[in-house]
Amino acid sequence: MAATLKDVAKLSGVHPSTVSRVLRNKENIPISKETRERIMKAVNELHYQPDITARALRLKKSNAIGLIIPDILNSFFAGVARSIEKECAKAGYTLLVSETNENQENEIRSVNDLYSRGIDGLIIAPVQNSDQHIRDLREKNFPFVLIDRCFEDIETNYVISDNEKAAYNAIVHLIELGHKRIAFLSSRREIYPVHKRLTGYKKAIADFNLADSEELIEGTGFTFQNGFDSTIQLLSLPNPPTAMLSSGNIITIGAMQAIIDKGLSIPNDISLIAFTDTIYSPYLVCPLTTITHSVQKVGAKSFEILLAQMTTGNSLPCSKIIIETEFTIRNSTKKYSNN
Amino acid sequence: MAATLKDVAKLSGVHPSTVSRVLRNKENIPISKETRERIMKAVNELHYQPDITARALRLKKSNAIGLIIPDILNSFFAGVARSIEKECAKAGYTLLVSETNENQENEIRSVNDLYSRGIDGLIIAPVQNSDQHIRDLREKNFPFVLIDRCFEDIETNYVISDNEKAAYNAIVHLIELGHKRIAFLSSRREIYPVHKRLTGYKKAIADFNLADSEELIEGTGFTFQNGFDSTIQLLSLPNPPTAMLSSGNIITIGAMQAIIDKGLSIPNDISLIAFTDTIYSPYLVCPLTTITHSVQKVGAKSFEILLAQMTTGNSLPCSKIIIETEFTIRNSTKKYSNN
DNA sequence: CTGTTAGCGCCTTCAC
DNA sequence: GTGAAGGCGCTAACAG
Repeated sequence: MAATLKDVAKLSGVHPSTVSRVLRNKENIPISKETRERIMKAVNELHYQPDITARALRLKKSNAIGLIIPDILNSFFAGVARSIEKECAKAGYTLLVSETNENQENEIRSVNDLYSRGIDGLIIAPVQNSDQHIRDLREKNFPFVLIDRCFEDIETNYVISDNEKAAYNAIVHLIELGHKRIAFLSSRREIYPVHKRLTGYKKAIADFNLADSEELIEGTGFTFQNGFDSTIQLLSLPNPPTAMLSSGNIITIGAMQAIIDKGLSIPNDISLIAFTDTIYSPYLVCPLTTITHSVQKVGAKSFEILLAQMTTGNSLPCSKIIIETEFTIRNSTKKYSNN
Repeated sequence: MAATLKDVAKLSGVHPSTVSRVLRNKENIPISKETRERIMKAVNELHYQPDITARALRLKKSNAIGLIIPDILNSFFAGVARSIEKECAKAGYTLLVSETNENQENEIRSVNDLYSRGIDGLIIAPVQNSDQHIRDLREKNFPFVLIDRCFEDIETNYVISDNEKAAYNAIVHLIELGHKRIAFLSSRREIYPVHKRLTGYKKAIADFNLADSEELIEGTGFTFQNGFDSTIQLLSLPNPPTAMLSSGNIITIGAMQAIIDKGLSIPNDISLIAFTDTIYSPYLVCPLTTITHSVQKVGAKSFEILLAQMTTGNSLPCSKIIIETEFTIRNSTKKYSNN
């Protein structure tokens, strides 16, 4: 049975509220040195730790925020989590991380649960299969920030990156290398960034007057198997692509396995550009040309916005931040040669 | 301002306790159909969500557990987190994840904070620079389970794997391939599993009468840079190793960079075995021979033990589980040839 | 400088 | 079948 304020008060022969005052350490409230010492002694003796939730109930402020990510195994989200954790520690907040495994039910459960636990704010990378729970948050005027993914028709704070431009530039790079059959390995297209990447892809294809064939766009999921299956599909085309842009971390690995299984090699048979860079990217069978954006920036910026909203009662106009992407050219892209 | 029980009660013209009864949905407590419906209507109208922390304060049970991991970017810990999250969802618990970035201060803060937030139990992969906070948990008779790492002189529940045996077998594998100069790329040796791996390494070296040179044991940290620096050191030896066992995920990547920088190749110049397998292991410059253990098993087992302790008031004797490791041979290990 | 009082939102026991 | 009372642990406002 953990010690409470009352226990400390009894042991030091003082009223609970006095103990509370000492522990809260208010500058302007004067307390005799002697009682303070007596109380601190009792605190140590009993190993007293305040019940933060009881305090939060009273103060209507928990000093905790939630982070909901779809995929903890994706190093982008893991990196963002670490980055936000750091910011939280600096600002005296506790970060409670929850992962949804790209499952909408899980996300709704997590949002409601964290909300009901009295957190002060929320950072979410949403699954985007539904949005009512996000609208509810908005209606309750609860402070939250979306990261990586946002909803075009809901007014929220968000921190994303310019996926359309990044995809466009990647495709232009491939076109400049002489490629004409360029595939887009997609994941779930309802996800805002994937949707945008596809838009950028199509725009580049159109701008450079390449044949616009739907058969070069494949994929609907996030898993290794999704990436594998879609790539097999693409490579089995009568007129297969000579280059491709992969829209995800894990599906890229699936794509690599498919390329190996087909007896092909990167970049000799097919050039590959991938969203997103990981620590492994330079050390893969073929070091990958990648597009990425700074997890530090996403983490720091999203927390900064959330903190501002929390401290102003969510009264600030919505912040919409777009983080620049970086393009890292390695060995997985090379000039098209019709050998 | 979120709606409370009182608001719902007022709107439905009934006493708060009645609302509570309806919401708790006790079978044995009879409530007229009519009031129940009136109350449910009010609940929906007000978008009422119970305050879980207030309930927890009253019930002394929060239905949440904490998970503290040192490195969210390490796919082993991330995988364990996902696995535990799944178990929690099944059992009606909320999982609150916290990462410490291998920092002892952060861990102590997280333990205390989560504890003070009234969680029912804790799963920890400890940093192991200090242990007083772990002893405190034990003294408070608070339910917790250690994973991946444990303390030899503290009696706790834990789920680990047989690192000594795994390392021993890996070294034997290398010896059987004809290697005689085998290095151990270490990370922090105070960590229980690293310590055990080193023991297994030394035992194999001794059992097979190889020269036992301390210069072949390098490394004290977890980072890419640590792995890189130590490997450079090893490869710069007058009589460099022809094989090595790496004790960590990220340091292995650092080692690969060092090997590349030295103009050497795996496995022609040096054979490499790594703890732990990741989704990238088969697709690296040289597909890695790895040792791993199931994240599902660690997650499921640790939660199972914790649940048992939580539901019995932490009265069960400590469970000490050792998960079997798996050895996956790929291309990074080959016969020693003195060319 | 310190004690008293009240109440955050919830649930359980005891009335009726 | 439902209302009233009390209290989980804490803190702020008000006394004195």
